[in-house]
Amino acid sequence: MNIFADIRALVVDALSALQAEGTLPQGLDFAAVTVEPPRDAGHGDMATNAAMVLAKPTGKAPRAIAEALAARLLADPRVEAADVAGPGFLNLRLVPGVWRDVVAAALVQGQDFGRSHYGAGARVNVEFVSANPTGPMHVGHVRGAVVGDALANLLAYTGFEVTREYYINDGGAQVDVLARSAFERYREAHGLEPEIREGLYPGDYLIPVGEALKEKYGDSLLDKGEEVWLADVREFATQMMMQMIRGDLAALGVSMDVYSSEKALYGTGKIEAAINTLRGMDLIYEGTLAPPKGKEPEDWEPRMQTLFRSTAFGDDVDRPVMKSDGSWTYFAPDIAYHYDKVQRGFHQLINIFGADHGGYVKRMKAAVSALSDGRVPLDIKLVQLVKLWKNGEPFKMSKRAGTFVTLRDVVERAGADVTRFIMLTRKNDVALDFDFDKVLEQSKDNPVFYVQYANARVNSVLRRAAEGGMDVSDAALCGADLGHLAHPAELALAKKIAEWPRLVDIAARGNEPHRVAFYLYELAADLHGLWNRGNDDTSLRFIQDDAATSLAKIALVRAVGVVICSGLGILGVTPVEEMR
RNA sequence: GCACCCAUAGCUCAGCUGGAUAGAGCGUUGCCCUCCGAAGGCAAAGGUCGCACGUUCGAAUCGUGCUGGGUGCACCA
Repeated sequence: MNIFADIRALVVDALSALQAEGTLPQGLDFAAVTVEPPRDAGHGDMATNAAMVLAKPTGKAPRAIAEALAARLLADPRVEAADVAGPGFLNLRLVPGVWRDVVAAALVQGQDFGRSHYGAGARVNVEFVSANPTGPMHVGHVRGAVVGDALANLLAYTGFEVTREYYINDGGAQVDVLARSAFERYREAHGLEPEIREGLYPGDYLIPVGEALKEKYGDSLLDKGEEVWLADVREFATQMMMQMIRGDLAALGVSMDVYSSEKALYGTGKIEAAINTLRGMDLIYEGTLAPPKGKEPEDWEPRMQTLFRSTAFGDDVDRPVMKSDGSWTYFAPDIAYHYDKVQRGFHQLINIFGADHGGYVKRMKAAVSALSDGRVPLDIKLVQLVKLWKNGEPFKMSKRAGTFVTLRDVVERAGADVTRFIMLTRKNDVALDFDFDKVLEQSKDNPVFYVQYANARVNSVLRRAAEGGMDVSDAALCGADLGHLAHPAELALAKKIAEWPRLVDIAARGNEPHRVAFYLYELAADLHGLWNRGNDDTSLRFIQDDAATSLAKIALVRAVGVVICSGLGILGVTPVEEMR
C-alpha cells in the first residue's frame, strides 16, 4: 500500500475528469505530475505540483487549474482539505482514517508492506565483488559486497527477479603468480626454504595451500619445472582461494547465485564470437593508438593492435581487445562475459565496481550497448574507498607492516550486522570512514545502535503488555480499533510509516540502497521522540489503563517494528529484540 | 594534458530524477527520569548549497566555463 501512489492516481483521475468536462484540453502528458510530502508539515500531508507543470501546456494560470483540481479532489472521502499555496502548489490534508489504514496495512501485510511490483518480474543481474582469486578478501572489498547484496535485496523486494553474480578473474597473469607463490609454499611444506621472490604473493594464507598440494602430489612436483606443474597448481590454488572467498562472503552474510569463470571462456569460441559480432558492426578494427598525452611512457612506441571503437560511444580513445602478440587483453573476455549475460536473457545489468575502475565504465557500457542493440541497460555503480580509523587516527594498511586488514578482521571485530549497516550509511560515490571505535559504541553516534534500540523498544512494549496479560499477537493487533490513535504525534508517526513504500520505490529506481538506512534512522528518531513525549504526557504512553486504547497504540508501535524489520532485512542486518 | 567522481552548518553527511522558509547527527548553550529502557528526548545558536554565467514560473539539483580535492589514464588484470 503506497498512499502516495494512491493519491497521485487520484490526482491524475481528477485531471482526466477535468479534461472530459472541457476545463482542461486533451492530449496532456501527466508524467511530470508528482505527489510528495511537503518539506514543511504545516503545509499539509501531501503536495502536488500538477497545476504548475500543466500551466504552460494548457496556457492557463496555475492557480486556476489548482482551484478546479481542488474542487474535484475534495469529493474524495480521503481528502479533508485542499489549499492552493505559493506559486500554485496544491496542498492536501487527508483524513486521519487514511493514516490509521496505513497502520492497519502494515500489520496485515507484515514484511510485504512496502513490497512493490515495480520490477514486474524483470530479470536483473547484479555483479559484485568479483575480487581476484589470489587471496582473502580485504576491507576494500567489503563495501562493494555489502552494497551489491543490499541492492540485490532491494530489487528483489521491488519485484525483480535478481541474480547475484561473481566474475572470477582466473584467466590472467595474476593466477600464474598465485600458482608460483603456492608452489613455494609447497616446497616449504617439504621442509625447503621458500623463495618468495619480488612480485609473488607473500601472504601466510598460502601456507595451507602448500600443505594441501603436498597432500595431493606428495613430492612428485618438487624437481619438476614450471611447465609441468603450473596449470595444475594454478587450478588447485585458485579453487582453494575461491573456497576461502566464499567463506569470507558467508561471514558477511553474502551468498552468490552464480560464479562465472573468466578462464572458462577461453577455448569455447565465446570470446571470438563476441568480438566477431562487434566486428560485424564495424566496431572492431586493426590500428594504432596515439600516445597518451601528459604522461607519455618512456618506452612508448606505436603498435598495431585490434581495437574496439568505444569512441563511438563517448569514450576518450578506442580500447585494445588484443595485444600485439595476438593474445586477448582482459577486456576481450570481459566483453564476452557481458555478452553471455545478455544472451542469458537478463533485462538489466548492474555492476558494482571499485572507484579505481572508473576508467573502465565507458568502454564496458559501450560494449554492452552494442552487443544488446541498446536494449539491455548496464548501470555501473562505483563504490568509493573506505578509510579505516582506529583510536582517532587513520589506520594505514600495509602488507609489510602486518596491518593488512582482511574482511574477516573487520567482521570479527565489528560483527557482520554493524559492518553492513555502516557500509550503507553513505551513498556509494562518496568516500566512507569506518571507525573501529565508533561502530561499536552504544550511542546515538552510532546509527546501527540507534535503529536497533528503536526496535528493542518496540519489543519491550510488546513484552510488557504481554506480561500484563494482553494479547499482543499480530492477529489481535489487527483487530484493534485504531480510532484511538488521534493525537497528532501518533498520526505523525503513522505518516512516517506511510512513507516506507514510497521510499522503497525511490531507492529501487535509483539503485540506491543507502536510502533505506537513512530512512530507518529517521523512523527510529520519530519513535524515540514519541516515546519520550510519554514522559511528560502520560496519555502518549503506549500502555494505558484502557485495553482498547492500549491495543491501538501498541498496534502503531508494532507497525514501526514491522517496517524496521523489513528495512533491516533489505540491508541484510539482523534486528535485535533486546539491547545488552 | 584527458576522462570520471566529489565540493551543502565549525566537523561528518542527507536532500526523494527541478519545488515552498535547504535538513539530521556530532560539537556548543539551556532544559527533561516518582513514570513503558535517559543506551533516550526537547529547545536555541549555526548556511553567499565552492565561484560565475545560462535554461524557466522555480535551481543545492539540469547545462557551460572556472577553482579546489580524489581516482584512473597504451601490448595490467
